[in-house]
Amino acid sequence: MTSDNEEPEFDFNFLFEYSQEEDPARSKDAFSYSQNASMSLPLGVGNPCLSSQFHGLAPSPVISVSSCHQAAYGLLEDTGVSSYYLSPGLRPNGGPTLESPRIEITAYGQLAEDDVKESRLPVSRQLSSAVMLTLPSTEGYRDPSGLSPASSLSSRSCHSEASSYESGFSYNYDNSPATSPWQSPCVSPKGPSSLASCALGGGSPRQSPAASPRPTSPCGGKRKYSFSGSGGGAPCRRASRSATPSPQGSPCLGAGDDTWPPDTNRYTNSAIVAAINALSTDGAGDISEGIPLKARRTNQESGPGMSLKVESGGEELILGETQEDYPSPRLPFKKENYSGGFLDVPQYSYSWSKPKPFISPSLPALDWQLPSCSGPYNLQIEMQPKSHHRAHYETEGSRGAVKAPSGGHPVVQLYGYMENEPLTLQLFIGTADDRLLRPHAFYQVHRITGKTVSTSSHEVMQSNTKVLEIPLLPENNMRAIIDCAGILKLRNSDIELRKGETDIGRKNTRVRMVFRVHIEQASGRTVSLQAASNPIECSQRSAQELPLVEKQNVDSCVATGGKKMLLSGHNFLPDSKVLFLEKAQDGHHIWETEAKVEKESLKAVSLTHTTLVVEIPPYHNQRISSPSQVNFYVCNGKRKRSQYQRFTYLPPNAPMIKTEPNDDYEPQGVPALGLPPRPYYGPQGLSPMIHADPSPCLAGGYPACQQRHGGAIPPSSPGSSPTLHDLTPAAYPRCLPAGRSPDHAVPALLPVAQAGSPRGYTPPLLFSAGSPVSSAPSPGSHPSTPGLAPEGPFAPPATTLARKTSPALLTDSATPPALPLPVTIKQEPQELDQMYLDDVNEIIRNDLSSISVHSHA
DNA sequence: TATCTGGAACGAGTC
DNA sequence: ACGACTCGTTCCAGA
Repeated sequence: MTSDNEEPEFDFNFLFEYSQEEDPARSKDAFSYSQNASMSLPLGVGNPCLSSQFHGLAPSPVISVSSCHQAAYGLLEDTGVSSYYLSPGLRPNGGPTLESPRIEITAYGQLAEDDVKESRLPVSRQLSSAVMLTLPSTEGYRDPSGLSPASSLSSRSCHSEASSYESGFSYNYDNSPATSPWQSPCVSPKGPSSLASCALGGGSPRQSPAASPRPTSPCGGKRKYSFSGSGGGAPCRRASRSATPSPQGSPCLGAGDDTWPPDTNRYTNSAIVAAINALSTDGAGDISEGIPLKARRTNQESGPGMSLKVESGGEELILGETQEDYPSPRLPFKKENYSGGFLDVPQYSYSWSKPKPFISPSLPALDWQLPSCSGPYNLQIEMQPKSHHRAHYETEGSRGAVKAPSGGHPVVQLYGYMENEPLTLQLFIGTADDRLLRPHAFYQVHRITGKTVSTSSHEVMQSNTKVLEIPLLPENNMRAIIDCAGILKLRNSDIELRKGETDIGRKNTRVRMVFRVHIEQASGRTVSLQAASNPIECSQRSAQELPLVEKQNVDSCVATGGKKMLLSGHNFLPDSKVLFLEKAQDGHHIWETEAKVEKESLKAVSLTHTTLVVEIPPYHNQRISSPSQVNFYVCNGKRKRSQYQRFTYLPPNAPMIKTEPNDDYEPQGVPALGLPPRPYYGPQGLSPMIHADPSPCLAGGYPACQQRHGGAIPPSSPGSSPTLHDLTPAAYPRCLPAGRSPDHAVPALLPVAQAGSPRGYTPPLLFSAGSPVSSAPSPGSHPSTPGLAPEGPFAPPATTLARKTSPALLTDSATPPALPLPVTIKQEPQELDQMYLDDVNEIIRNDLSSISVHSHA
């Protein structure tokens, strides 16, 4: 391969370096944080959360957090949640970092920072006032590295024109000027140009052999019957058929849709968010990671198109690319020019002589973890999407909108909002693994239009993630039917070649629909809520073959076993096996046994939905004195396993722990089985989430939240899950003190370099403490989480339910640092096909060893 | 005709 | 080394 393979190492090296040494230049200019001050925050040296999640760059929003369940968080609210928010400004080692001032977003030449900061208008309106903001080019849809010139001589280049995805992606060749598409006539910021140039020549740098270590596209001659057998053959031929339902033409993702409510800001919101992202997310890795100046971009993720003019007040890090690639950066904003204009991003300087006015990101980046409810507000997915939705490739036509099990479409509603201002519901495709929820690298939301689509929407790019913006109108009771969202699959080869991308596409086919809404309150604060759907299996093959456990009616049993457990899910076969296992912290299997399956119990509830009854096997240790967490999975054969489901063995004679269902979702067609536990969703079976110790929060948290909604919250019902807590596994940071669940296995896995992600992994907000998880990731399990601190300033993990009442993200520049929230350790995915992951882990371990050596060298 | 869908072929990679 | 298997991606064809 190419240097891509070394990417993680590169990034991590920087990360480690910074965590080990002080940068005088930085510290001296640090806003006001001193080493000590930083250390006092719950993100100390060695804290994996900090290093991995807050390695980002300084500009971090000052965010206060409120809880919709005061009681549950009362004790925690004074410890520093805000610290988390501020933490991005912290150095990985918790030391001083770049200034972490309040950042004001100011439209270039338009909005004064005060306008934004002090506006009392609802977000939508407020943002609308920034209409004049020039918007980001959507040209950069695909991450630069993703579109590596190397990627494939195939269809890719030709696709660009036809595919909304391609055309929208950005090319961020951060540090590879030589291969930068920006220098290529093919990579014009403008879609059309790009098209033209591409068409012109196969000689485009994008196809440069030098930069193209691997032609991967099957089009590159794989198919004997493919068009001319040349790389672009098939794709080009099928270009017209390519996924470009958007009438606007993909090159301009943001191109609006005429049905968009006139009073709903169409672009500004996204533009600002994008800009914010550039600040808080994309840039995150820049400074702290010490990326060479030349390689730095102010908006790595969003690509050239997304930049926000801010008052950096300091010397700017001028990124040639930005300058050069956008000769006419400040075009007036209008939808037709959506791809033409852009917002300048604050140019960070490593040394500020003084605190300077800053543009503050007021909205969270896509990979920040947000709660689904806060105060009176509650964002709910009333109708969950089907568990399977075959995503379409760029080379295919759309495969339609994601549907609900009933045949309808997912429905999302915001409760507790009584204003008359329309809001914007954002939708993007997120991951469904056990890690923090974040935009999925291999899938993008795809806008569906047509007669059958009743919901208007428009696309915008936020970082490298396509976001669908859907109006939430008061007249519709703040309810939206999501019939306008499909899912686009990006070629693994494209994404994996992205600089810094370490996620693996293979078998990483589960996603979640992630909905967000930002509510501007009278106080000037913005409440950001997020709800993620149940996991959706997107591959044709997996959907047809992999067993999927959606429900289990029992989640615990005394160690003696013998109890019957009803499983509900998909692809259960007569010869399906159910295996229980326990893993050690290092991932090794401690115990595994096959449960007795009552074959005669196999019943097809619907075409694909089946139920199965198994007899819970006795635990290997009948004398346990405390609950023991194990997992089980359904196996249809070699490599055809469901994700892990968690199960708890209780000490004999111990009272049963009734686990609150954290997902009220009842799949259509499945009778109320009273299946409480929620499966561990995640690609290929992720690690189980360990239920936290039963605590007061468990019982009180969620209800409290709902109560606050008063009558606004409808009773939960099947199919209408008030728990958008599907963020579940992924939503919680893995920052718990190690040893929480010593008996729980925590295999390291997925070599996902959040730190080095080209998409800019933003420090996740440590909201609730929903602590379904409790084990600490094994050191080295993740490149970005080296040296997990065994102990931390974190509050004890709350409970699963507590998560439901997690405070929302409030953005308020005026609000002082806030409150601490219980933080939990998020477990690493446990199984992405364990064999496969085991291999990956080995590789990671090796890499880490190597990195470690380098960083200490 | 264009789009949506289900199915399956092809080929690279893995076992 | 080789064949079987797995899986991503593309193409076909019917609705």
